[in-house]
Amino acid sequence: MNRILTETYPDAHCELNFGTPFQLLVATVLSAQTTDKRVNLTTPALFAKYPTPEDLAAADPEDVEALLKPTGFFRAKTKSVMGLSAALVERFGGEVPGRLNDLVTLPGVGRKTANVVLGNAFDVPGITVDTHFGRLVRRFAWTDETDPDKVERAIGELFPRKDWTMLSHRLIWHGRRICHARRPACGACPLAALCPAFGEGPTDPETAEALVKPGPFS
DNA sequence: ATCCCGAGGG
DNA sequence: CCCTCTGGAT
Repeated sequence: MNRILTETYPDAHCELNFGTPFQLLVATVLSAQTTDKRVNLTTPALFAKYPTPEDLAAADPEDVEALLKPTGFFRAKTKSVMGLSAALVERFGGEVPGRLNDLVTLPGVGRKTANVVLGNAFDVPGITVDTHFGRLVRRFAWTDETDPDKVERAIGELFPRKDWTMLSHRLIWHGRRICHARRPACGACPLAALCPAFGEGPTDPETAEALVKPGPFS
C-alpha cells in the first residue's frame, strides 16, 4: 500500500504557507480544527505585523485575537502563539528549537505540531498523527490503536525513520482527497483492492459507480 | 449535522 | 477517560 501511496502522491507536502520556522510553528498551531486554506488566508496579516517571536510576545492580545478570529478557537490560539513566543524569547534565545523534547515544552505545542515543525523546517523525520493519519492507519489495519502517541509509536516501528515525514504527508493528502471520514471515495481509491476497509459503510455516491465497474483486472 | 493536518485541563 | 475551546465550509 505504501508503494501505491508513494506513486499516487510523489510530491505530497505541507500546505501551510510560512517564511521561517517560527512562522511554520505558529501556522501549525493555528491549523487545529481548521483547514490550512483558512490558516493561509489568516497568517499573512499576522506575520506582516508580528514577524518574530519578539514581536508577537509583545503584541496586544486583543489585536491578535481579532486577527485570529477566522481560524476558530481564537482565544486559546492567541494564548498559545503569544505564550510560545514568550517562551521562545525567554528560554530559547528567540529561536525555534530543533528537538521534539524542547518543542513540546512550548504552550500549545503537542507532538503532532512538534513533528510538523521538525519534518518541514528542520528536515528531522517526524510522524504527524492528526485526524486523517489516525483514521487511515486504522482503516488500513496498520494498527488498531486510537491514542495518537501509541499510533505514532506503532507506525514508527513499521516504517524506516527516513520515510516518516513523507508517509505523514501522503496519508494526510489521501485522507483529504479520497479517504474521507464519513463517505470515503472508495470508487476513486487506488488502494481499493488492498484496503481492509474497502466497502465498509457508506461510500461517496459520486464515486460509487466505479465500484460496480472495477476495471479490466477484476 | 458534521468536519477541519489539536491541545490542555479536569 | 471525558470535556472545552471556536468559526467557517459543506
